[in-house]
Amino acid sequence: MLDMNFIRENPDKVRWMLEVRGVDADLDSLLEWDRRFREATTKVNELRHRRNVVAESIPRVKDSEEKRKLIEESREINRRIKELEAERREALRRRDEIRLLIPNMPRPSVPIGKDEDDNRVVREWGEKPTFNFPVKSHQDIGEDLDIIDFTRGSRMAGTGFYVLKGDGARLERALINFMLDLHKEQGYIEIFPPILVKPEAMTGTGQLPKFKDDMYWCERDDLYLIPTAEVPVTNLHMNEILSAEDLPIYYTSYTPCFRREAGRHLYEKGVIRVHQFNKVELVKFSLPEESDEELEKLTADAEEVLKRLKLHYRVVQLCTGDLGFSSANTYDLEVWMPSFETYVEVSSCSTFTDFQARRAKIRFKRKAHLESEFVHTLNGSGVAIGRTMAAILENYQLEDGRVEIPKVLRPYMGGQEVIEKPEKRITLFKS
RNA sequence: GCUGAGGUAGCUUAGCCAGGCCUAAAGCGCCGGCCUUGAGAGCCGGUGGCGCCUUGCGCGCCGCGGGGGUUCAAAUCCCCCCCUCAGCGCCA
Repeated sequence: MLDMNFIRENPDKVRWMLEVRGVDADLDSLLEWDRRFREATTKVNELRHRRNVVAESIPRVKDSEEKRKLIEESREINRRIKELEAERREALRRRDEIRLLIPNMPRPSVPIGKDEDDNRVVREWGEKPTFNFPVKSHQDIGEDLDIIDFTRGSRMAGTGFYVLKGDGARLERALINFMLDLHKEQGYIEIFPPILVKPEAMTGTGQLPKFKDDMYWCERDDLYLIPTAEVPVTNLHMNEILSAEDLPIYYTSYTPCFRREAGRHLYEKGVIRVHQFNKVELVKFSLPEESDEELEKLTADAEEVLKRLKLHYRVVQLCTGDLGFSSANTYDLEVWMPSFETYVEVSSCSTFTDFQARRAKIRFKRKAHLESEFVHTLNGSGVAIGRTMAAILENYQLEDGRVEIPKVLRPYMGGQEVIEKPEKRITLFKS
């Protein structure tokens, strides 16, 4: 959420932002409701003042006739306040209804552009692997090695769910542990948060109200399954005032993530777009003046995962038209997928400046006597597990169908070096 | 899930039963000033949000977990919800 004073004083900047993001929001109505809200606020304040003066004088008045008159006046004022107050609240409600749908202001470095074609490739690391045999997709590899079971996953939970088995499940677990250990080295504190959270938390990080349909909701308890650890970890400090000397704070968190992907086409088969996936997340709380630099460092920390796994990737800075709702600047990490012959996003590292902090009321003080200010929040995947596993299966595949295990993961898999076809497969009964 | 006790400013606490000089007191922390060679102590003042304009060392409103209600008047009385703690129940 943008600062109301900023919107009021810089309507042209906000209008420009909506333009370059390609977002349609009714800024004129917002400003009009704001004007009406402030007008009504002033009137209500004047009436309340009069009422307070009258109410205060009543116990001092001895004459009962005069007292009766004052009480009557007070009652009349209350009637008028009630009317005006209704107007005031309606104007505020309408104003903030629109304001909650206004996206964040991009940082100056963000390229102007319409869609993903205008994103800027910032850097590349490593080289595309070459194969002297026909490459297989991670779906086929997963099924051939009997480590990913799409059929049984969707049978019990529907499309968009899959089951990991044997070395597949172990590899997933190895990736989680490898990433968490790496991020601990990099100075992040590990968090294991609630996976279900209240609507306030979802509003704090910006998922609500705009993306309600993209999330799983438990109606009975009014709780939402988290779409990313960003939600519970950022809200760790909601409604708090932190000390400047504690900033920046670095957190890392492994959680499952749940996304309905409403109205979106799910890939026929595969782990790229699914309803449930695992992710290790990085979250930072920083001083406003340090957040741009912290984003660069956070991105580098996420990149380190891919470097150690020796996976070819590139870093892309999103243009204004492709930037997420709450983000002020985003770098996507995209890993090379041989079977797709393209890059797939495994991480999205963003700074939200004070946008989330204002919603979630995460503040800090530099000195006890100074005003509290909003912190800057940042986060990025470090990185998405399922997609990374897919990238490993494809990039590390061998001609004989086996898959080599990246060296850094071997200690997490009891020293195992390759994933082989299982000796035994659980098959259906055949007569 | 039940019962009880709680939630007050950056923090710690009083006020609540008996509604009204409550302008929410006090302490701590922090900032400024006085004093001092300097520091400390001491003393004085400041230290939440919003709105308004004559932008003044201004005026007003709001603010006591959140939301309603009663009343001329609510931190205080009533109702609903959230959270914390203790005990009981249930349970991986």
